[in-house]
Amino acid sequence: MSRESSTNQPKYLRIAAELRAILERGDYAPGDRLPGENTLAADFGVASLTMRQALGLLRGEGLVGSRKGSGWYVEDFRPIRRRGIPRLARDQWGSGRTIWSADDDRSPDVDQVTVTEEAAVPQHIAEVLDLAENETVCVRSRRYVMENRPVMLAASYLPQVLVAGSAITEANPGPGGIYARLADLGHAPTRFREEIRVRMPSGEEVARLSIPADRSVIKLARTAFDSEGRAVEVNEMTMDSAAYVLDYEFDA
Amino acid sequence: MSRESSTNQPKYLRIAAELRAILERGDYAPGDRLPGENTLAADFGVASLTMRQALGLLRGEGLVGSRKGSGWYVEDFRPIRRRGIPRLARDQWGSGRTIWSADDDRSPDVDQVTVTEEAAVPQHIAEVLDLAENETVCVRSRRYVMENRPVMLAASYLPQVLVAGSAITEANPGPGGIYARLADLGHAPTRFREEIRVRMPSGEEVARLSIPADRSVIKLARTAFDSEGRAVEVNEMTMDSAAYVLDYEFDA
DNA sequence: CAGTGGTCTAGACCACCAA
DNA sequence: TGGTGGTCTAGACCACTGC
Repeated sequence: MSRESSTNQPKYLRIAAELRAILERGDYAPGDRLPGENTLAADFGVASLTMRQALGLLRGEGLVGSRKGSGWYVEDFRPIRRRGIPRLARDQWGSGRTIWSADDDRSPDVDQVTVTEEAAVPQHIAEVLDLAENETVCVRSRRYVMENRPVMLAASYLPQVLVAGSAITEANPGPGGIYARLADLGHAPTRFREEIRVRMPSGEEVARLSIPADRSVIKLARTAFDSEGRAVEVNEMTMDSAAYVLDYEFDA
Repeated sequence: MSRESSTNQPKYLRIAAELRAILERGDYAPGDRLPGENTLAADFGVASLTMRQALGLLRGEGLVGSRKGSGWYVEDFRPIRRRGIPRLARDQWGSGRTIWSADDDRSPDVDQVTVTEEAAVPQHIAEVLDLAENETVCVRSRRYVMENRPVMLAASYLPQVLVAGSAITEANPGPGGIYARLADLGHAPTRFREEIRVRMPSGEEVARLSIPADRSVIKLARTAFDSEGRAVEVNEMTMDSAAYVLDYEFDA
């Protein structure tokens, strides 16, 4: 029968909900391999494509992952907590309890580091940095990997005229990072804006982050302003949406 | 030929990228109807299911939408900008330029308002509010609709013992909202924590937000602390991820 | 080499929409 | 009533994994 069950929900949604409940009940341990999709399809009495549709939803959610030629596995990755406003006084608030559990203290590996001067600047970056016609930018690009899993891509854009000759144009910007170097140049960042949105990944992002095409990414654009209100850096980050919890604390 | 094109990308990714480029070039105006999926499939030389897979990616992204029995349309919704830290001094920074364009000044309609006392409190809420065994909470639930499109669900949880007898337990909490009433009760919020993560929607969220099952949602949990560091409210929001740009500004 | 997930096809039936 | 999107099926071929 292709009759939908009582609630009139499509099969793949019903099956996804059922599987989600099974996983959250803990029938499988993190890292465990699930039965193959053909076995599952037979168990649930649906075609394997329908089964895949349900599994795809859970994968988009980060609950399970698939390895081609191998099988489906229960995801065991603990999300990373990213503190957006790190400088505020340490909180004893509410005994530090948070809504979602996530790790704070792991530090990621960084690879795929490139520093280049670019003439072709994305329009939205050029506008925020208030670039003149044909002005070039210094682009610092890198990838963050946590426990062998790529979790974030980041690209910093700085006006080339501002940073030319400084260590910012080198792969290693020295102690304190590029913000310390900007301070040396008289443009210490004093204010930040972070803008967050969620999108589906591009083909390149799918490849570099090793995520499935149906997993969304968080785009976080951080603009740094110096004391005169000039935008001196735009850092555009692209995160695996299942890998992060973003955290902002502030006073009323 | 089912041979993949030069870059070895699957057809549906290549087609999605091609369509995305067409849309961003502006060949179709916002609100325009696209050719039907069978027509598109013939144009691109693929099966209609493959075409649907590509269209589904763009829909997850919020670029297009589909209406059953009618067709595919170019989405014309302008994202909403939500300022997370509204109280900081107005910014003249960078002439107020932002990375992504989004509207600031529309105000949404609110419906589906309920205020109830609940004994069954989700575990993660109970922990943050530091509830005793069997303690109940006041739950204020509502839905935000912008231009006839549901964009956010929100549910506030407050300890019932704290708010019993106050206007907080009524549908209309009076001028200044519940934060003013909390202040009246001697528990004015002085500090906030916002935690953000991205998930696939539940069946209920799909229904209440009228979003496709493959569109992710932003879960934003806002915890309010009073001057003694007590968590007095948790507001759990669920947003259509394509409808919002989140914005945080703060000093270094 | 057998089994697995990933992609793709052709075609079916349904619910919904618009004329 | 004809066209549209939404769901579902059965089956094909491929690339990859692990024995």
